Amino acid sequence: MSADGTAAAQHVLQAIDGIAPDGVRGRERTKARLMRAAYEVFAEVGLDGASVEAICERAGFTRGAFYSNFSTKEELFFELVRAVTDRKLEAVSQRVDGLRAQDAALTPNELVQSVLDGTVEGLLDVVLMSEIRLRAMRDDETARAYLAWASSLIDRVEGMIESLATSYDLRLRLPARDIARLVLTVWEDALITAAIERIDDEGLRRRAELRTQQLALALVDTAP
Amino acid sequence: MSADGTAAAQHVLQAIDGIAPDGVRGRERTKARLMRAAYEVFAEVGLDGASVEAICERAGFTRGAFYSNFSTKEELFFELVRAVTDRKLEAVSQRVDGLRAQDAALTPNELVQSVLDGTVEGLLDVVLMSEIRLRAMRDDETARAYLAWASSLIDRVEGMIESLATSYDLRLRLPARDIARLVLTVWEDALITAAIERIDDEGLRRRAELRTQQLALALVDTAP
DNA sequence: GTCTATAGACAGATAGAC
DNA sequence: GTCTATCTGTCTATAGAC
Repeated sequence: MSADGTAAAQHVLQAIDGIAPDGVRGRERTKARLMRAAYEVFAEVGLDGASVEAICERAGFTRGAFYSNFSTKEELFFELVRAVTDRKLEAVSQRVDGLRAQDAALTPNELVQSVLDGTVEGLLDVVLMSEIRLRAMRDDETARAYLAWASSLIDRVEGMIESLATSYDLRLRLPARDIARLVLTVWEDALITAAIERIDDEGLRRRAELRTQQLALALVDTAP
Repeated sequence: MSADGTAAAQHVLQAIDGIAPDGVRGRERTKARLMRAAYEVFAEVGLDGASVEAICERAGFTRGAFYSNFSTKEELFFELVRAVTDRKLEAVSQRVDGLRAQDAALTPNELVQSVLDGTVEGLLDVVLMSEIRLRAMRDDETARAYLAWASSLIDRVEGMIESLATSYDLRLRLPARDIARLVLTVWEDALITAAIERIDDEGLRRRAELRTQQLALALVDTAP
């Protein structure tokens, strides 16, 4: 399941990004489409509220296709969680590495934004992540996966903050790791609140940027 | 429904606090017990996962009692949300007023903790609030209620922070309202993470206190 | 003795799994 | 497409409070 799961995740990344997985045929393609459909339906009506029927209808298949690819709705959910978290993690890592390569002439604010931008696709992601956290509170397997992912994410952001502090000779008012946690927390909270306020995807990001920027300014002293 | 709803909420507060509502008989008592049971069951298996049957079983009634008191599971959920948010808001308000009365000789950290302590009963609250937020992302009525409550809560904390800043002659590195939002966000996030890490109610609070304390220290300069 | 809350059975609907 | 399980919401008879 692990090797297969990873492969499937790759294809879902493509599917989610709107790129039809051309090299992939038949089974894999069906799987990716089912996951993409599930991603949308879960975000709309929740994990419990989503019927297998609704997922299949959205994907343009019948239930037969579903049970041929997944043994249960839960299994699909886990693969989906993995695909989404992998994508976010990958996006952040790439940005971190990218800005390490070019010794950027950007302001710290722009850097933070540019890195965190990679963690959001839009409203669907916000809802799905909330669903995952909620499930993690009740289900041990989800909890383990979530904690591992979250700590990886903090690692990356922490690394970025340390890089920044060194490059720009900044004095941090808290340890880099704590700032990383704070930044991610504020970012996520801004997105959640914006989602509840029914702000569109564009405003969503602007709001989150504003809040995070503000926090960053308050937590950093420029060296004399 | 509004007057009745408020009355029922009062009784649920008692029921939730473990105090049997003695003066109340029959109908009101049944309602309070059903809400207390629902509170627990919702936290355990989620709003969707909770069957009316399960709630009634927990409360020691049959479904007849349920439908005699609520027209639907949703109605019960809304009354419950109202009772829980009212209780939190009330608790915070009381603490804020309390520490305004006595010109406290506490440290700012102790004050923040003492105020925020009122917002948590334990793990159940954390789970239920997450459930409410998630629902608010999809349901307009829940969204309105949640936003109104959240802004009231920020108001109170903002007021407290302003009081503190004046009394202790503190220089805030951000506007009081933004600090209030930050403090509440960090507090909630710490609770959520602790819940996912399966930390007990005691540790839950300690963790949240630590994080919030740290944030407060970083955002406040003591005047020279 | 009346009135209301509760119990428990019942029917219609829908979901998951094969 | 079928089969089974489960859940909701209704309905009626009863038990108990005032």
